[in-house]
Amino acid sequence: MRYASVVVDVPAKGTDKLFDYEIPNKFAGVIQPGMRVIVPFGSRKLTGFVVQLKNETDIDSVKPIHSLFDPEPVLNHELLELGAWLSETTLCYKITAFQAMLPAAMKTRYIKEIKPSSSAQLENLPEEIRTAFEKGGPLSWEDLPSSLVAVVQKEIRNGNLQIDYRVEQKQKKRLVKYVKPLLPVHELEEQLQHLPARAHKQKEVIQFFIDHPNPILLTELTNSIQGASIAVKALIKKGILTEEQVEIYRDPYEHKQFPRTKPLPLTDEQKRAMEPILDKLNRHEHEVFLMYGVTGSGKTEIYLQAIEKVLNEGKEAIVLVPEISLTPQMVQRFKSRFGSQVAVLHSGLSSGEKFDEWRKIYRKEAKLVVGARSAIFAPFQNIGIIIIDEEHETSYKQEESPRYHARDVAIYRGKYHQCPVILGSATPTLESFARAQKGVYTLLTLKERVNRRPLPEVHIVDMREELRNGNRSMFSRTLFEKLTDRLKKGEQSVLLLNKRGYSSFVMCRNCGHVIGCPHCDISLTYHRHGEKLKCHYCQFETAMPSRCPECGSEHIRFFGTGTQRIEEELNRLIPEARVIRMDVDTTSRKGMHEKLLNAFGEKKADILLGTQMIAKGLDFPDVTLVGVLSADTMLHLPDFRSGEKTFQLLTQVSGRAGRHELPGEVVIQTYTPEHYSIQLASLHDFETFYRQEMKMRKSFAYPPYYFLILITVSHPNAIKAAEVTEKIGQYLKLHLSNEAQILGPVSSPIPKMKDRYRFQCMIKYKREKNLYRTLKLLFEHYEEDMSQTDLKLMIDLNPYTIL
DNA sequence: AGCACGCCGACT
DNA sequence: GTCGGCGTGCTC
Repeated sequence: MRYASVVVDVPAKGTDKLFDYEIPNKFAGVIQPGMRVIVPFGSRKLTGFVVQLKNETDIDSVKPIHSLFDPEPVLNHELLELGAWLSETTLCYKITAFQAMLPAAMKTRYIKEIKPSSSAQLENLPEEIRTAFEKGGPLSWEDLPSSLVAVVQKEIRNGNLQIDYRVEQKQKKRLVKYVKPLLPVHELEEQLQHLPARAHKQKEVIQFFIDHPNPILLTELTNSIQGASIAVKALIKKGILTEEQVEIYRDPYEHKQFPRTKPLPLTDEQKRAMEPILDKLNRHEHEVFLMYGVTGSGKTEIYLQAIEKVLNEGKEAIVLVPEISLTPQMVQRFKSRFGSQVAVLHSGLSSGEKFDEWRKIYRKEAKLVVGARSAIFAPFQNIGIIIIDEEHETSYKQEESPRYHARDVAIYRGKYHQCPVILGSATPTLESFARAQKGVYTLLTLKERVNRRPLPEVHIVDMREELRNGNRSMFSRTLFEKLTDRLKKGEQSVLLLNKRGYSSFVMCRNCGHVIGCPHCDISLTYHRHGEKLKCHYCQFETAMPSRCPECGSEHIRFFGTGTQRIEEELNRLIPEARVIRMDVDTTSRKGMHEKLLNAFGEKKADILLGTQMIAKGLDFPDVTLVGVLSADTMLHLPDFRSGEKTFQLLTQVSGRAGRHELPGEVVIQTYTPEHYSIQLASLHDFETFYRQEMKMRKSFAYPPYYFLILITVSHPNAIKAAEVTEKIGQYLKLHLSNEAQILGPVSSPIPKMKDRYRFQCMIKYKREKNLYRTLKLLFEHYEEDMSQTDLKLMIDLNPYTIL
């Protein structure tokens, strides 16, 4: 093959295509699709992904590939195709899709350096530049003092200096030096005699190797013999020792012990769920399973046993978990069962550690990856099963380009490898549950907890009642009593303040009425500027009322309280209680999260107070009370999924209480106790919630009945941004079917970002034959504007948060 | 993206 | 007549 088509490392509209390069003879047969190469591009050098080889090209002036960047392909055939599919279905650049599949450490760095050209006469160069070169090697363009820029440019023109473009990978492999003797012990003893008398250090080193003739880490040697490195160098020169560079992995779990566990006996219910999975595994067929099982029903054990079967057949497995740095227990369970076959990928690792875990997978040293969203791109060749745990978690959707959902990628890969995909959750997304109801996915249900412990009793407290009774505090009397009771018994409590988002809704403290949009079934957002209430979905806005439109009370105001204020109030009310507060402020430093949780686990505190982050994966035997301070904050966010998210959160947090011997209790404080999300969560009744919520989704044309697309337009000029958004809406009305609804334009929930004004419009559609084409044409239509006037268009297909 | 090319005003 | 400012368009 004479030519290679390359996707070049420039994420831009004009370069989002294939560039053909000639394959020089020296690389013939070496260059393969999926490899990264360094290619000349204009006057620079860039990396690019080879996507295909061919013998013909339409380009008259093809340049040759400069060099290889990887010795072997980093993307296999499947991942190359997956990248193309990703860029098509999420409307991102090809290069962006490819890069998303590799660890960030493998991104390339471009270094621009100045060096004297080969023909240059150094003595002709100006003094200041010459001295700069004498100090050492080429000068980096970035560090060049501004005083020298003009001179350097002049000398480049004169041909005395030239610019060198270098390409490097951000993260290097970690190498360590091993030293070992080249000679057998008796010859070493002989050498000892021949050394000069004053070479004490060298003698000492040789003696060391006589005693321990095995290879040793250079650093370990210098630990036992101070200053040995110079002596070692001399001995290597003499041919007595030799050194060897060995590549090592940075192992984040190096010092942790994982006692081995064996498969547990399955309950009848677990066996029944396991059967169809095993059947598909045996037939090597693809199928998506939705495993809907209450908290504690033993989903993980089913995952483990299915994986065991897959690994025994010599195949690989991917397990996605929401964010495992938060749940070390999860890693523990997999490592304990499968040992060193497990690679772990999550955001708590450094980029170097992620790189090393990736390479373990790439080299087939790991057969199972447990990781967050991006682990779905693990470079396996022979996948036997893919599992997505806590399927409903929003973190599976990437919010930057490529805006993919890990579930979609999992199903793509599952089809490719003809293997089962398991989605597991106690509170599945409506999308997945609806698909299971329709038979698109196979539903597996686990209704019983493994240890037969009952689900905790949930009390709903009406905070309006509290106010009427003169209690203006954040703590209801019920919660206060139960907290002091636990304190007396020496048991622990968890308090959750679910405060998400910055936008505040307006609520009447007297009757609990929340002011909503008459067109969207979404609460209105308070805007301090102009004292207005606005809908983030449609154009509706209204003035901030001074009295509640329902009951006429003056106790109407916007909501939003911080954990800090609650901690203060807690200290005032129960001064003897020891409180650990967990929020963004107290956990921003690395390791703090685990440290605080460990402290709580060691019973160094009575109450754990925190935001969302404490809802997941906590498992402490002495926690017998969970309090949700205000269930409403999330319920009234201007997001059609707020009911679903509230139900999920309440169900999840309820699962934190009474997991072991002691029975648990949950107190949910709310101003809207009658809301079905809260009522049904307290009854642990997902299925009724599902039916109720589906009715709402149907009548307001939301997913899963309709698909959504969110288009965000940004421009430094607010009027321009609004105008373009308006035009885009009209364009779409023209080109999409009558079935599609186009809402907006409205100001984006973050109306101004980085000095750019943002407007958005939303499309609701059922089926659109030419959807991708229409959206691509839309991009092209505004191309001129985009480059000329600094306009930016963002399209999110199936957005998760509209906030 | 980033770089060359090209056209304009300001200065030696 | 040259230097350097930024708008425009291309990169196999």
